[in-house]
Amino acid sequence: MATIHDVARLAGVSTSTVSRVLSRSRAVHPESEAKVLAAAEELGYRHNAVARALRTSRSHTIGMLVPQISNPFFPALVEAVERRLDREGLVLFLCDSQRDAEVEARRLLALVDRQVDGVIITPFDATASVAAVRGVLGRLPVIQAIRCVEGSLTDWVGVDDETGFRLLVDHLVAAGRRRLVFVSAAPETNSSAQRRLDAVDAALRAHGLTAAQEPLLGRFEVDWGLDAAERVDLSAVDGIVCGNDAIALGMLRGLRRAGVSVPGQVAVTGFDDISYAEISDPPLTTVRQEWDALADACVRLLLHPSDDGPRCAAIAPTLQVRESTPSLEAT
Amino acid sequence: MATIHDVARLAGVSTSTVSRVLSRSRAVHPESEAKVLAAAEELGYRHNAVARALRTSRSHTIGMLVPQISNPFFPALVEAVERRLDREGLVLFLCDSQRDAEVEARRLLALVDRQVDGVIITPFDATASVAAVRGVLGRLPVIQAIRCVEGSLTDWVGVDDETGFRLLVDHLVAAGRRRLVFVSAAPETNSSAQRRLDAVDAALRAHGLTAAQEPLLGRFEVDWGLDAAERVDLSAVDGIVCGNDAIALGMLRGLRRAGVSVPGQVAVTGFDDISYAEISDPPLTTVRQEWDALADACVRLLLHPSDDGPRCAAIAPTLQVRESTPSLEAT
DNA sequence: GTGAAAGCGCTAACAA
DNA sequence: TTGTTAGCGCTTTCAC
Repeated sequence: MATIHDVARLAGVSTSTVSRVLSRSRAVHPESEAKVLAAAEELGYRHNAVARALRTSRSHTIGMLVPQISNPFFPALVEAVERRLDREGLVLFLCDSQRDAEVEARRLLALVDRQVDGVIITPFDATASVAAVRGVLGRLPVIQAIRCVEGSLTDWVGVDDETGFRLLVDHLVAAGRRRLVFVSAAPETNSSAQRRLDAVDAALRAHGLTAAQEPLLGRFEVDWGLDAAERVDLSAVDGIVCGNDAIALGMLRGLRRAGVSVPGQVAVTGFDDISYAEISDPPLTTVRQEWDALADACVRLLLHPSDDGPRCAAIAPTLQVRESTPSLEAT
Repeated sequence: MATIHDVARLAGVSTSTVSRVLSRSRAVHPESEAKVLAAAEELGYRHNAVARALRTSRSHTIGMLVPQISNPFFPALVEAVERRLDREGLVLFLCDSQRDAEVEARRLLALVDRQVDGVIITPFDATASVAAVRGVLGRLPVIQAIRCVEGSLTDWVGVDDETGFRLLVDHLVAAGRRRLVFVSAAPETNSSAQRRLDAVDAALRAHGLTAAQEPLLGRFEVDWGLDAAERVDLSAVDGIVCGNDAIALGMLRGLRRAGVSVPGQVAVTGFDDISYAEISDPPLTTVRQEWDALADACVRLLLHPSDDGPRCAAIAPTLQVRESTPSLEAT
């Protein structure tokens, strides 16, 4: 590979001049500039990003760490963040922590070791991930996305669960459903699960309602939705609010298997609007994440750190009505 | 951050000795080793991977570039590759080319510039991606996964489509379905589409069958399956072989909307076994990718380049029978 | 087994 | 505006 020296020699200037031209760091005589550009072109010169990073301590790279890329929630976020960073001339390197604290810590260090300019992490567990996050604090800008570990260590960007569930509950109530149950994940070590539980409580209270059945709390997964379908008290419930789309999709499948009509007998709602929400049967009423707004907030907070303690950006999702809830005219 | 010099000073040895201990590159007196380790520990020393990469031209990092991570096919592959690389002490940095040749080329260069030790790429288009792949050829090990560009430029790892569709067609025929139609993607610029078209042809021929209807060729997407549902000649067809699961899922939805019973009136098969194949209604009979075997082959070829021209590794998938095809007893 | 010294490719004072 | 020079933090001859 051609180096800056080769270019300098061919252009008949010093390496500094080449560097200045190539990194536009300072004005250079147009003539020299032209010679440098021509020489670089001729040699097929490419910046050595590693050398540059060593020298400047900046890599123009942002690391992102998600717990499990096969969770269909994350790809949409990753794509939005990537597009957003592209506009800043930054490239995104994505890593997967495999929902394992040890892997998560290693990946995080690997990213830091390679001098990424910042990290966006979705910690997989509110307590098990604390050490990993702590381990890189202060060494580079870090923000947490979607979930967060205990103790508000960093800025956080996530979903405005309160608004989301209020939209959903409002919609169900407007459709005449008031006997609701919440099926979600156990809040123990997942910050989203806790927030969503609170959000549904608040939304019910706003209508002067109480839950028709104690919340069914398992995991944010299809299988749990499937299981939970058998635990819903169908004699007491006419609306099932699920903690996310995966649960709702499993629920839909479980209800169908049991011969329960949706939304006739019971309405079902999801949360996130992952791609399969649209083609489930019936298509799922849910709340759509504003991926671009989430990505925007992530990048903004990451690139403009503040000293005034951790900031939060909760992005409100929007209602996406489909056929798993009754249409309003029908009531 | 502590550097190797700090460690050397504290340990009372030279930087070379520290380097040798920390990179296990040569035997060092046990006593010096202990001192170095203690000093490193005390200072919280961490390797500067950038400096090391500059010096050695190795980054212990592999780049992977997929066309669109939100295509549910890729996360499973990415996860398998990541786990596999982990075992080699390599970290995977994933990039997304957004199905755009220009972005793809830039990402590829970004990866190369950062001196990754190898790249696994799924080119998004058989012709539009040629330039990007060519541009990095010879600069580092490159393999193509799943799809490939024209002209067999590099090693390739992918799915054994022939075996896959043979399994599916055998299964349909065994279930008494012989009036089959293939619904897939137009083969123009997608190497998988071409191979799958050929594979289905071969599978039909092996049974002395001809297609009940000309193949319906669109895109590898849910929407196309939905559209195609209206174009299937239901009077002539009793089995619909789809080019991938996304199409099949759309097809299922389209057929249900049209009141067609599956598999009673018509059977439907997919290809890939993405996670939602299991919870569609009815659950989709498909062919399951052997993700670990695919990942294994990717890593093996990448890490052991050969000079004898491009190699191919086609990994056979396995049949996954669910309810979108008749059970064999029923026939 | 160990240390001194050179240098990976680049940028940024500093001096001219 | 340009060149000289020193180093970013590390590895690796080479000499001892």
